[in-house]
Amino acid sequence: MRWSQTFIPTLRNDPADAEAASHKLMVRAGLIRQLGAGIYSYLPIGWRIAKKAEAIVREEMDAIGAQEFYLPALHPAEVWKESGRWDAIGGEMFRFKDRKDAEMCLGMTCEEIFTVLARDGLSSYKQLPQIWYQIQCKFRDEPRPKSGVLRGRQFTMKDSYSFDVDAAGLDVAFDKHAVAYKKIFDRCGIDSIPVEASSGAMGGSESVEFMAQSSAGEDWIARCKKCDYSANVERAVSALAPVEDAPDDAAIEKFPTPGIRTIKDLVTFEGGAAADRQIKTLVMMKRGEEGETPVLLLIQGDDELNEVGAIDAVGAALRPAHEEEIVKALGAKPGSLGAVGVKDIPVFADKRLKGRVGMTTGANHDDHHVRHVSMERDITVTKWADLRLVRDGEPCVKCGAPLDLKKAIEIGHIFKLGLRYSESMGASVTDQNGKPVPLVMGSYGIGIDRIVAAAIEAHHDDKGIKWPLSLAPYAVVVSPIKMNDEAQTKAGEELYAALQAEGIEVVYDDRNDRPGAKFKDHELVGIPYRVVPGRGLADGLVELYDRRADEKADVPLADVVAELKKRLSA
RNA sequence: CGGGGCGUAGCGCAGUCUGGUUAGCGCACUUGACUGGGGGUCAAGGGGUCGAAGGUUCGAAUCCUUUCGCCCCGACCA
Repeated sequence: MRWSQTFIPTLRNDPADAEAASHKLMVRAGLIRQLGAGIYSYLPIGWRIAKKAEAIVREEMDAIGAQEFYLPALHPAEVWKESGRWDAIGGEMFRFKDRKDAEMCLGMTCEEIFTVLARDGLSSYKQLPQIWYQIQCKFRDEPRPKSGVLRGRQFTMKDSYSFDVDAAGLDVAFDKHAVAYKKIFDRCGIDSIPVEASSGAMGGSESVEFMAQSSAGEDWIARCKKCDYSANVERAVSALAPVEDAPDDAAIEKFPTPGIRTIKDLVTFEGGAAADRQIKTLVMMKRGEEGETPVLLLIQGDDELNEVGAIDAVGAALRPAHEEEIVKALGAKPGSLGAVGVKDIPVFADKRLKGRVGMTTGANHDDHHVRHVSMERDITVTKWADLRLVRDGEPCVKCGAPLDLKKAIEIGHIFKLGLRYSESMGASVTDQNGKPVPLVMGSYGIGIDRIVAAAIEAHHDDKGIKWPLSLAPYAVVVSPIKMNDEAQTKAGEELYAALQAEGIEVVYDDRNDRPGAKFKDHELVGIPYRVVPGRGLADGLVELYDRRADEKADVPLADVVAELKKRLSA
């Protein structure tokens, strides 16, 4: 390819609306352009890179025996109604009606469609196991798209689905995916961290996210500095030593706390209590069959609520209650809430509060608190659970070493779905005994766009992107210094042809610009190697520049193709 | 959905508060010349319904109303 004839619209300035490094660089290097919120066009260089990532994913999926499909992204509502997700999913699904007034949606994932294929096409255990996959456009009406392609409303995902006759088979498929994912991310130059994760509304028993540590990430992960424990903070727990309360068997005592609304205020209030001796009472509304009902969540005063932990504990979707709902439930406004004596509202308490005595909490009477509260004696706890967010440095539950909290990008997520879809949609096979058994399913996703962005997050400097060879749009750029110097352009053309003949992906920068401007572009786009026929030609030398090492070397013109072959195959 | 910010040339921005010639700057682009190892210099050019609609006014990028879009924080998130 000749640079002058390729559409590579590089920009000198960062786009004003980009924040994440990968977002800025993808726009500046001419990889993408924005069309709308969370909607991006891939330009030729960007699309080459995405296709490289797809090819790697495809190879590793094929290597575990997965078969590639291509399913529609346009779905009739019926199939989503069968699984129950038409109603379970909220505004995140793009929905509309066709000309016949039939309800439709754009696919946000493909469990339902693959399950239909499995239901119709798989009838015997002898046909199992199966792993099916596709690389396809997905649509999610994200409440808040951000960071370029990291959270888009249209994106490309590799999604795969496994079908087995039993749980042991699912475990095999799940492990195969975990191994394949590790390889995929390794090949893309991304250091991936598998973490325990929450399955969310996808359903199923177990899930593992693959995370790439990055300040541009939206998730926090907790990772043990010593052992292999790692979890999304939504799921992470720690082995924090219990707080030792002084014995206190005094009766509970209500006392006035005028104007005191926060834990912090009560710490400094005379007659108040230290934050770790307070009980924080949060009211959430639970979405159930008969509408929304309040639940109370109790955590130690200095802890933060882990909302996903709370959802897991309650077993239903939650949202923070509005003030009117709180007053209706407890008779007081936020700031004076407590669970003492509450009987008709379910109370979920963090395990760290178990057995605590001498605690202080709200009295459910505006501007009043109660002290000498004993968890066991005074509060009817429906369920003890992990409700608090772990904090940096807390001891690992496995080995006691400190946990490290880091921001990360979710680049893959694998789920053990079990019977979630096969039962609701009636997908079964006949087992060895001639009996129908529901298919045991798994589902597995990798965000192609996120691979590209995460690779940039991991490999860039102030000049631009530093592609690993596996994703580089071109391996080599040949760029003469003076386009009106016949010796240089002759050497350039010959090198261009010779590298192409070797099957090396090369771009010839034939633009009649000054070298500095061209070099800046090469480095912004991140092409791993540059060959420059210049003043050294008189001595038979060209310059070979290594973008990632940021090193230049003079190499004999006659040897440079061999040298590049060597470096590219290393 | 709540809070904040922003829409002026391909990109980055000034001008808006305090209405007033023909709307400006840098980069990019076109032409020519010089130049050529790190975003060159000089000269001459082209490109704008100032997000949209309505209103106030002799006069609106600027004031008012409505509306659309984008970004950030939060909520939410498969």
